Amino acid sequence: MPTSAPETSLPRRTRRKETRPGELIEAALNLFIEKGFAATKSEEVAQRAGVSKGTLFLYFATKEDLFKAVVRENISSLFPSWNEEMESFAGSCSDMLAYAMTSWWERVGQTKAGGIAKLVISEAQNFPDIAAFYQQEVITPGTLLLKKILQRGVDRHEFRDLDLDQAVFTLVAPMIFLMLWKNSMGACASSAGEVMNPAQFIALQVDVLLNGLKVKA
Amino acid sequence: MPTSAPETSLPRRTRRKETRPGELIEAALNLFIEKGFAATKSEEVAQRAGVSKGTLFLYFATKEDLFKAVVRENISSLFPSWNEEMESFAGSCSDMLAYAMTSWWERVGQTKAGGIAKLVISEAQNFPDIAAFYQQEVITPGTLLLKKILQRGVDRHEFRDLDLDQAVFTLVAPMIFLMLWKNSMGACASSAGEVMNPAQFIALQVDVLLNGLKVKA
DNA sequence: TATATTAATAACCAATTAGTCATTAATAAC
DNA sequence: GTTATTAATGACTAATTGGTTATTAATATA
Repeated sequence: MPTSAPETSLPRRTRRKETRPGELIEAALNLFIEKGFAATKSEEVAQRAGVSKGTLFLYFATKEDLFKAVVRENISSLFPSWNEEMESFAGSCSDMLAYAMTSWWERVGQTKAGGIAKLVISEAQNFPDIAAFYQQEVITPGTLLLKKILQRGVDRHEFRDLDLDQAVFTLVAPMIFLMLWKNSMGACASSAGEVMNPAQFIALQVDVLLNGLKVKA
Repeated sequence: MPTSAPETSLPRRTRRKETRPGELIEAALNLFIEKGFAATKSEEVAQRAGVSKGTLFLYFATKEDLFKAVVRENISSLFPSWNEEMESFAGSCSDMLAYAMTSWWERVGQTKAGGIAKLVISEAQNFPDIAAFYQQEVITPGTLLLKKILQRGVDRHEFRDLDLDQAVFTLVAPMIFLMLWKNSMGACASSAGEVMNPAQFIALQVDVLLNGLKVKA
C-alpha cells in the first residue's frame, strides 16, 4: 500500500456553498479573457475553480448566466472615486490628461479588467444585452469623464475649441487599441522585433495628442 | 405525380470549377463577419455558396485555409496598388496622410473587409496560425506603408522626428477603433444619441494628429 | 455512341461538449 | 450515535460539427 500523501489531507469533498460562486466567477473571468466565451469549456472553468462540472451548473443555470455574472462582478464601480479624483485635480489640463491616461493604464488597462473590453467586443453581436450593459456601465461614464477633462481645457483656453463629442474618441481610440493589442495580437508573441512598450506608447500618444489639442502659443 | 417545378430547370449538379472558390470565399466572408470564425459552420458556408459541404472541402483543405483565402482576396490584394499610389504621390505629407486615411476608410474600413479586423482580434488567441498569418499579411505591410508616409514627412522636415515605430500606432489606433466600433458596439444600435459619423471622426483625427505631428512653424 | 475523367454529392465517422441525474458523502439536527 | 439534509460528484446523453470517402453524374474525348 504505497501511501506518500499524508492521511491528514483535506477531504475530497469540501462543502463551501458560500464561496463557490465567487471562485467560479474568478476562474471564468480568467478563462474567458484567455480564450473567449465560446471557446471556454465549462468543464475547464469548474476544474480551475476546484470543483466538478456538475457543481458549476449547480450554481449557474447556463454558461451564459455565468458570463453575465462575470461581467457584472468585474466591471463595477471604479468610476466614482475616479470622478472625485479628477474633480479635485489642481494642475494644468495637459498634466491632467497625461495623468488620466497613465493611471488608467495602471489601474485598468494592464490589469485583468483590461481584458474585458476584448471580451465584450468579441461577443457583442451574440449577446446584445451584455453590449448594452457595457455601453451604459462603462463606455458612457468613461467618455463623460474624459469629456470633462477636455471641457476644462477648453474653458481655460488651454485646448482648442473642438467638437468634444468627437474629440473624446481621440483619447479613447489609443486606450482601446492598447488593451486589444495586449490581449489579442500582442499575446501572440510576434517574433518580429515589434514588441509594444505600453508606457512608451502612452507617452507618445499623449505627446502627439496634446500637441494637436493645444492652442498654438 | 405533383410537378410544380418546371422540368427545364437547371440540373441539380452543375459543374463550375472556375467559379466555386470565389463563391465560397464570398459566402465565408459574409458569415465570418456576421458570426465569427469558430461560430461559422462549414456546412453553412457551403449552403450559402450553393454547394454541399463536401464540395467546400474539395476546394479548401481546412476551414483555416478558407479563412486565409478570404483575407488574401479581400485585403492582401489591395497593398500593391496602394503602395504604388503612395510612391507616386506628389502633394504635401499632410495631404498624403489625410488622403491615405480617408481612402483607407472608403476602400477597406467601411466595406465588408473592415469586419475582418474584429474577427482576427477575437479569434487570435485560439487560432495562432491565423494571428501569425494576419500579422505578416496585413499588419506588417500596413504599418510599413504608414511608416513610409511618416518618414517622408520627417525627411522633408514637415513632421517632427519621432520614433516612427511607435508613431505609426498613432495612426493605426483610430483606424482599428473605427472598424471595431462599426462592427461591434456600434452595430448594437446604442439608443443614446451618440451616433458615430465616420467621415467626421476621421477628419478630426487627422486634424488633431497633424497638429501633433507637424513641426512648429 | 461508348468510354474516360473528374466535379459534386451525401452518408458517414470521430471528437467534442453543454447540460442532466442518480448516487455519494459531508454536515446539521436531534 | 443516529438520522435527515443537501453539497458535490462523475458517468451519461444528446446534439453538434470538421473532415472523409464511396458513389454518382456532368462533361470531354474518341
